[in-house]
Amino acid sequence: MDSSYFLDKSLDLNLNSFSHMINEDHAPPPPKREFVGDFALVNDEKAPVKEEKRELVRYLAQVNDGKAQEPVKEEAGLAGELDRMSSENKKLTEMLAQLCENYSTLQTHLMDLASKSSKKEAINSRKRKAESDYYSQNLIGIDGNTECSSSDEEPCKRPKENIKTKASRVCVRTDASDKSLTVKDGYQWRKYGQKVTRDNPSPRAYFKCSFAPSCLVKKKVQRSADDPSILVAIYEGEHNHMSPSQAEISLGSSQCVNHGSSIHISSSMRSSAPTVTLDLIQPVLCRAKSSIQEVESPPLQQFLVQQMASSLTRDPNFTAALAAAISGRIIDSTN
DNA sequence: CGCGTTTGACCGGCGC
DNA sequence: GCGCCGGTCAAACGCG
Repeated sequence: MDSSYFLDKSLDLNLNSFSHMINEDHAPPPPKREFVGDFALVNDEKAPVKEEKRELVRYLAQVNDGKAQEPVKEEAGLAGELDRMSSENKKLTEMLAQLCENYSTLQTHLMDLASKSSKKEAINSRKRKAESDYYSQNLIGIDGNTECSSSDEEPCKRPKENIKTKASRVCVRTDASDKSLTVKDGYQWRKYGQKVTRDNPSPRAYFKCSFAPSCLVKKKVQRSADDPSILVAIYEGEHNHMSPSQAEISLGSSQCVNHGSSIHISSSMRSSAPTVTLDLIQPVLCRAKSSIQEVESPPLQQFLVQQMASSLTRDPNFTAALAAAISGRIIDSTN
C-alpha cells in the first residue's frame, strides 16, 4: 500500500472541499510545493477512488445478503478493509494537521506582506485615532455570520515593539446582554487587567496567552462602541505553539491507530434518518465536537470537520450498504 | 489550597 | 511640566 493510495482516498472524503475553500474564500498565497504536489496527485487519481469505493459497497452488500461464498474469508476481508481504513484515518489526520499548520504559516506570511506595505501609513497615523478606528469600524466574525478577517500592524504600539509585533482584529457577534468579555478562539487566555477607555463606555479586557509560558501573545477584548453585540478582539504577537484544540486533534491521530478497526453507528440529531459514521472520521469528529464544547476550536477546523463528516455521510449507497453489512454481521454473530 | 479573576494603584507616552 | 490616558502590575478575592 503506497502513499498515493492514502492520498487519493483522502481527497475523495474531504480534502477537495478544503482546498477549494482555501483557494476561493481565504485566497492565501501559493502553498508550499509539497502541498501542490499532494493535491495534484489527488486530483489525478480521483476517478479510480470512486471505482474502488463502489467495489467496496458491492462487496459489503454481498456480505450482507449472504452471497459471499466463504465467511471466514469475508471476515478477513472486512478486517483488512477496516485496517486499511484506520491507516487512512491516521494519514488523513496527519494531513489535516499539516494543512492547518501550513495555512496558518501562509496566513502569517500574508500578514507580513500586508504590514510591510502599510507600514508608512501606520507610522503617520495618529495613535488614538487609529485605536478608536480599531474598535468602531471593523466587523469581523469568527462565528460565520459576518466574516471578514483582517490583520495589520498595531498603530498604537510603541515604535520599538512596532517592528516585530503584529496585531490582528477579530470581531465576534455575541449576545449584547452577555457581559463577559470572552472570545472563544481555541487558545487559553489569562485575564490580567480591565480598563474603561475614553472612547467606549464598555470596559476593555486584557488577556495573555496562558497555554504556553513562553508565549507572549496578548489580546484585548472590548465591545464595539457602535454595536454592543459585537466583541472586538485585538491580538498582538504570534503564538509559538499550536492551539490546544489542534494539539488535541494531533493527539487523536496517534490514538486512532489503535481504535481504528471499530465501526461506530451513530444517529444524527439533525436528520430524520439515522446516519452511519465510519470510524474513519469518528475520532477526529468526536474530538472536534468535544473541542467545540470545551475549548471552542478555530472556525477553520470546525469547517474541516463538518466537511469531512458531510462528505462521508453524503454517499447514501456507501452508508446504506455499510449499515446493512454491519447488521448482517450482527445477525451472523448472534446465530 | 491552588488557580483564575477583579480592581485599584502605578507607570510611561503623548499632547498641551 | 502637568495632566490625561492606555497599559500593566499585584494584592485581594472568589471559586472549585
